[in-house]
Amino acid sequence: MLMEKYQIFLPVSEPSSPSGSPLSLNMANPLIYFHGENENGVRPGSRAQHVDAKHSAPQTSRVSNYSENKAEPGMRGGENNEFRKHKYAFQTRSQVDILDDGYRWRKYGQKIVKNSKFPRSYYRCTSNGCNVKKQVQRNSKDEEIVVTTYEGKHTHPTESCTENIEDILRQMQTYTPF
DNA sequence: CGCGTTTGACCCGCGC
DNA sequence: GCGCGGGTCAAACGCG
Repeated sequence: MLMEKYQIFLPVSEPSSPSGSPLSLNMANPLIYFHGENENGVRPGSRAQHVDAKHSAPQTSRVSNYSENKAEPGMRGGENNEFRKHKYAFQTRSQVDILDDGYRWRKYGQKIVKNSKFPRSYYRCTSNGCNVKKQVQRNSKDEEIVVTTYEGKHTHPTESCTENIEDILRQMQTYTPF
């Protein structure tokens, strides 16, 4: 029981849109499993509890000549890991992988993971100075379940009028006593 | 032509 | 030390 699992039902605007129109929150079935995230100072004793039940470690210090002069030189530094505090992992039951949460995402990678037969996609927020990343992976057991992992905090407002999914998740945190 | 996706290579941590 | 698995880069490509 290293991580809590919440089952939350959200109001949905469209009942079930066929795969093809990712407009607004495309949660065909708004069934969301919210995995608890470790917030700094909340639980100092169990800070090792990450959302990665099956994901990899967050790679705090990645010092090498490989990525020393990249877009965010100090981003991968150990002192700047506040960026990695905000990490949300939840599952949605949807036909489409990409659910538009109001931000623009640029895909920067795709990998075949061992457990799943579906590839995992890596996205990054295209806004300038915003280093929020997210991973989208489809569950191999139930291929309608899409696991989305947000990492980071947006430093800009949403571009569309869509509700911020992160705010929604933060509200969910507030409501839950955990 | 600008922006986003694709895709293979590269890097790194970890387990054996 | 080596191989594997996962995350990222970046050039090429595609589409509006």
